[in-house]
Amino acid sequence: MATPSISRRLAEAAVTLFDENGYEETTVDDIAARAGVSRSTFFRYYRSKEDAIFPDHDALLAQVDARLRASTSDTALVAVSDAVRIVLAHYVENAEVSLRRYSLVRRVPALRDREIASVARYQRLFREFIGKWLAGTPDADLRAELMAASVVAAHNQVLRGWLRAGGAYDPLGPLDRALGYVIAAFRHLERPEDGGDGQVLVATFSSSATPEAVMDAIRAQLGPAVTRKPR
Amino acid sequence: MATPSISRRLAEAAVTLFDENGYEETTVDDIAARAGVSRSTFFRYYRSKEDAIFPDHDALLAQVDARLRASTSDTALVAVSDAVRIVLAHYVENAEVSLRRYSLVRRVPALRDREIASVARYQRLFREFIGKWLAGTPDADLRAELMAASVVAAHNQVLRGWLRAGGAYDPLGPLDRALGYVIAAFRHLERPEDGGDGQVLVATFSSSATPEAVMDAIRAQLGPAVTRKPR
DNA sequence: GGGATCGGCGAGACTAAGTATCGTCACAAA
DNA sequence: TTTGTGACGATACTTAGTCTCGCCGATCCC
Repeated sequence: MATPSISRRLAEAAVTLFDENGYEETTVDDIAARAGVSRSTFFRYYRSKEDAIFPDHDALLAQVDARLRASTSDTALVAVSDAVRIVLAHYVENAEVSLRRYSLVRRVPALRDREIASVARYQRLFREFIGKWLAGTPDADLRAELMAASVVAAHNQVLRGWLRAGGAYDPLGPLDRALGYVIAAFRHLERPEDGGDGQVLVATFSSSATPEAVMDAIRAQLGPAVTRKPR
Repeated sequence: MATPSISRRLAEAAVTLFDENGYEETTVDDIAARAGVSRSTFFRYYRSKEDAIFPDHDALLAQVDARLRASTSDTALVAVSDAVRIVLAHYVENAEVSLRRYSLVRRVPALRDREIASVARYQRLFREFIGKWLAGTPDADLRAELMAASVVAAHNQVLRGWLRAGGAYDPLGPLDRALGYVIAAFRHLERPEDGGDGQVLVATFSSSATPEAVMDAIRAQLGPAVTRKPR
């Protein structure tokens, strides 16, 4: 078989050694030695020791950003749901790595803080996107902040549940349910006087679907639902 | 006048030097020297270089914890509001320090991450408290997570606005308004029967699903929800 | 009053993360 | 063959953070 890339060898060595000997007890020299490269090379691939645990993080953030940018105001909620789904799906697709990393992050404070800082970067993306979406409406900044925080919290809640369960089920359904909660909560903020039936339809698609296709589909599904609405 | 405590002298020296020469450029030796003590003494008072910027943080966290613990289920919402107010009031009472720290934290990534990690600890307190409060109700964990995130986000939004304005007004009013937003949003989630609102439909499907299948799924979920609706 | 005790401080050594520099070697282009 | 280029290794350096030890002044006990 082909030799894995140095980057992968380093990440693999890091996780293994952290598992076996603990995070603080493992030096960068150890990691490099196990990967068969020099210390210099380690720092060429990862900016820091912590970085070796979160290798695919920047790419995921870029995916979320791309998904949000590829949407108009009309499809904002769909874009948000989709973006969150992308993140969770990434964890699910790399379940073993996610689970190992989770058990590690849970008991190493430095890694926990690092993880939290990463989550904040996602939240920032969502906040800016939602802020632009709501721009001009009352309390746009506040609502963007609240909604972004809630969306991220919903994701984390579902993700943690899935991780604690050892990845034993498909968390995408629970995620949609949780996002439905969020959207329902904030829908009432948009029209506080509307004591009526705030029907919410959350439709999620694969990330490869074009915004137009998403909109068409939403319109197609929502139309009958709305017309059936009483009142 | 009496000589300030070593702890205060160190914190003062740290902020001053960070301001003058930058964070990375300032070594712990510099701070200790300016405070007139040894490097050893610095680390006796602060666990790390970053800690010198957030000296009163643990105490504040303890105050929040105490306020939350000193409440029953009946007064849970009041306790939450009170606890958040304690935090914001602390910033306001030390306005000059808060403002200097803000301009510093804003441009030093390491300090930003640290701040974010601190915020997460507050959020954890709120989450646990709200979780206990809601224990036994449907989706208690999820709602606790969402509400804690929203409460903290509301606080941060108000605080940042106040800091950006140079501390020019009293932010406690805006905070109450923001908290009102949060409570209003989640009140609807608490009693889904109230006013017959809060219906949430979440439909998930892959982009490869046929329109007919999707429509059927949506009708299946939407039909009962609509027909069951009173009024 | 005199000696023992104890807590705060300074001094210095040590580990390890992260940075910077330079030399080397393989490989490709001309 | 020569020359350039890029990845890697080696090494030295700075600095954060930990640890140990010795000093010294205050306090306490007799």
